Amino acid sequence: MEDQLEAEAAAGATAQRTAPRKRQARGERRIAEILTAAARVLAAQGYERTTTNAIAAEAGISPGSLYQYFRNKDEIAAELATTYAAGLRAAHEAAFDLTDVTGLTPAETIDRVIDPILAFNVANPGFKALHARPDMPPGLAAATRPIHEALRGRVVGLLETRFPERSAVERNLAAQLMIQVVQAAMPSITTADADERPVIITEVKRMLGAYVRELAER
Amino acid sequence: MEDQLEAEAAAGATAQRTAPRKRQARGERRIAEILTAAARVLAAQGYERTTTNAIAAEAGISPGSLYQYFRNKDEIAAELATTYAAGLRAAHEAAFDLTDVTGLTPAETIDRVIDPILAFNVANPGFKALHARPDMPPGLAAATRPIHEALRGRVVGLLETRFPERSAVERNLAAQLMIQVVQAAMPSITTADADERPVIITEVKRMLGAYVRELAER
Amino acid sequence: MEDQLEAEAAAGATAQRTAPRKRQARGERRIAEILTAAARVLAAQGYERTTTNAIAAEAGISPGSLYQYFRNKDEIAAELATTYAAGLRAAHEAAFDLTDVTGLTPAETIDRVIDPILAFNVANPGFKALHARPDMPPGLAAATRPIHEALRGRVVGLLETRFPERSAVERNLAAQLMIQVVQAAMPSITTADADERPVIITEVKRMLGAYVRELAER
Amino acid sequence: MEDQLEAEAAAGATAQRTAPRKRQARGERRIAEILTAAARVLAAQGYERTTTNAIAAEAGISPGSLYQYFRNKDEIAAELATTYAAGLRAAHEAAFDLTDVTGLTPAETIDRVIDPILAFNVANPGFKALHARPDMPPGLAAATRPIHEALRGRVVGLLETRFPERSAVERNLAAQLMIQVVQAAMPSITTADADERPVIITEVKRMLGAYVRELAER
DNA sequence: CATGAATGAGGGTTCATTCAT
DNA sequence: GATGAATGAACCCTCATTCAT
Repeated sequence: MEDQLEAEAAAGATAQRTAPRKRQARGERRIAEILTAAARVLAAQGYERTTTNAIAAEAGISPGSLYQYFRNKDEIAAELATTYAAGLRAAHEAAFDLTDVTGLTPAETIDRVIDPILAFNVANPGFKALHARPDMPPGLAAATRPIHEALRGRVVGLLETRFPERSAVERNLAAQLMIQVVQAAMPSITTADADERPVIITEVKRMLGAYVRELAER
Repeated sequence: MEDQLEAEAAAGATAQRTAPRKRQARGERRIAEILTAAARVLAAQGYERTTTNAIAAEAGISPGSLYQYFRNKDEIAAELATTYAAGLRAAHEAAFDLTDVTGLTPAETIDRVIDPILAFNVANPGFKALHARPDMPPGLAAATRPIHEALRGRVVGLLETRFPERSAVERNLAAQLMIQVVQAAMPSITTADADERPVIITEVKRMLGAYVRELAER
Repeated sequence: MEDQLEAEAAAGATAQRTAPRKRQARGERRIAEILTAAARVLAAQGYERTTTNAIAAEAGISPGSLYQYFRNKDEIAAELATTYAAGLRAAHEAAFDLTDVTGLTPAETIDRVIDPILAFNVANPGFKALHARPDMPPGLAAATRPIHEALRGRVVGLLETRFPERSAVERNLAAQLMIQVVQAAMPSITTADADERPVIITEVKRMLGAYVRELAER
Repeated sequence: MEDQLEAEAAAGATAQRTAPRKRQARGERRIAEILTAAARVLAAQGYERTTTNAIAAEAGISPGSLYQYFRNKDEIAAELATTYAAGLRAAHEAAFDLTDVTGLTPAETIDRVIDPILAFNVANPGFKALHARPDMPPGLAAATRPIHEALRGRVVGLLETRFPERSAVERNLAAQLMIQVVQAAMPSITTADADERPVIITEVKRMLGAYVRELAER
């Protein structure tokens, strides 16, 4: 699981730099290590109670070393959020093609949308600490925007192809609400025992399915 | 608005002590003042960024006096949560009688459930800071349980009368999910402009309505 | 010596607040204690190497207590500088009346100007750390301006009455230079043994005397 | 250890090693690069705020490499001070011959002494950061002594030829004071606009001239 | 020798909590 | 009870110095 995230993080980071030389290779790995460590601490403690010292300890480095790679605590959160946003978008795009969902039933479509999100959340427990409530410290709010935008963009896109007859306002509202539902149910899902989990997931999907049907018949 | 909460707080607390002497009366008033002050600060800053000094200042007392009435910060939150739970339950019970909702359409029932919750959230902006995500400090998580239980109890009760054919597990799950939906949409609602708000509320109700219909037809 | 400064500091501070109640009395004393402690540390270490922890330790209080009275390190320096400026100005004004130096010889005038400055520097060893070079940390530069202005104002005023025929530019320049001379010689003076000190002082006064004579004959 | 350090520093600067192999030649160049880099940073930031990392960056080398050539930050300052002392002495000796100033007027003599010092300060902006106040870190105080000695030696020598009738104590005192005056005025001079500068310089020279005259007539 | 990542002590500052008055 | 100054651990961050590569 961690390797998975590490791989994602590394992928997300190197994707932006064209020619990583060997010199930078270790640096990139360190950055990835720090980010995964930060993710673990964030998952366990939440943002405010996450300490840079704790991140460093979790990463197995000294406090000072953090600052070789990040200017401050917020920047760690910001970069992690960016990484998450990229990873989630990638997972989503791998799961289905926005432009071709014509053959799918509504239930299937929902599966395609939800399942990668759920998988991503389970695989990246730090994600939810950054996809968060509006009482965030000011600096962090901006940092986590990429995540929101990545999600909203996908869902709005889907609604556009499925419900061209609805207004943009309606679609935006529906997208926002659906995302909030999934987000709200997420802690229950990730916390639940493995055998309880599918039950909850099914229930969330039922709610979304019913809502989408309502949207179609409106 | 604040008087309202203060009244509630006092009511909830004094209800248990039969013969409060003057000494205690003043103490109760102080407790209520502290709690309303805490609510204001919590609403503005969120739990982690709420300072005991700030609460004391907002209450117009000295930091030391806080600790005459509360053992620590978490206990303030816990007692406020209890107060909120009582207030919300009272508001709910005033709005409708669980044992007699036979004449209501599903949509009407949802209104009866949701509207007091919304009103309560708008009137008590500190509420949401305590009705919160699971990355809370450990002590607080337990403290806020009364709120969850108060809500869950009402909704489960309602579902029992409406859907006696569903299993207890199903009803619990449905109640939890419905509450989470409302909770998730709450920030959007309380933050929204006055003219945007009804639109969002309608949308949330549509989702719940659709879900309940699905539950009935299942 | 320290008591002296403490008295001055207290005097300088209370002078601005109209009705210090008893409650504030201890606070004022603490402020004075902190300022004298800061002065001692500054005298020994200079500004940059002066630690807030060291100031607190020197004042016999905990680090956190500093911040009950001062927002940050710079503010301590600023308030100390203001106190010094007031104290020096007071000492100066006590020593001679600007508007009536007519009867004095040039040498006597110089004595009247210099002696209080020297006494003040000897009595307040922290003074020189704040009356300082232009490579100061940015925040401090503004904080120490009161000291410069207090001195410059006095000397310029004196030159105006003595040398009305000189231009304002010339007087400003002369004042600045004379102050710099005294400032430059100050470490030698305060560091010197008690028996060496008068020799150095005499020499400084000779230089200033010669310069003033030159200014008159120019 | 410090004596040792001092000796090494002196040795390192002067060309005492007869057959420098290429290895050493490159080392000497590196040392020079580091010292000029240090000078630039010192000029801009002052000693305390000068970072070894900043010096290394300015020199275009890695932080670790600094420590190949210097044991610590203070040693860099010490060696730079030695270099400056040598440079200033050389400039001074080039400007006039101590043993033959017989034909010069007092004013001309002062020009000969001052002008190279001013020129040196303008040309070497890092100089003043090391020719500095006595609140220096302990290690640095010793390190910068060469500069003081170089200057003092020259001026004392000059006073010896000009004022053989004055006692050694008087000459030493006068030399110290005159140097301090120039040092004190230096920031004003180097900071001033190009058109203001001569005015200040003239004023300083006037003061020194008046003082020297006083010394002669004493 | 060079590199630059790593170190960790220490700096300024905050804040929940205590305690003398 | 009330006050508010005092406490001190802990936070975020810097930087002189070291060390593996």
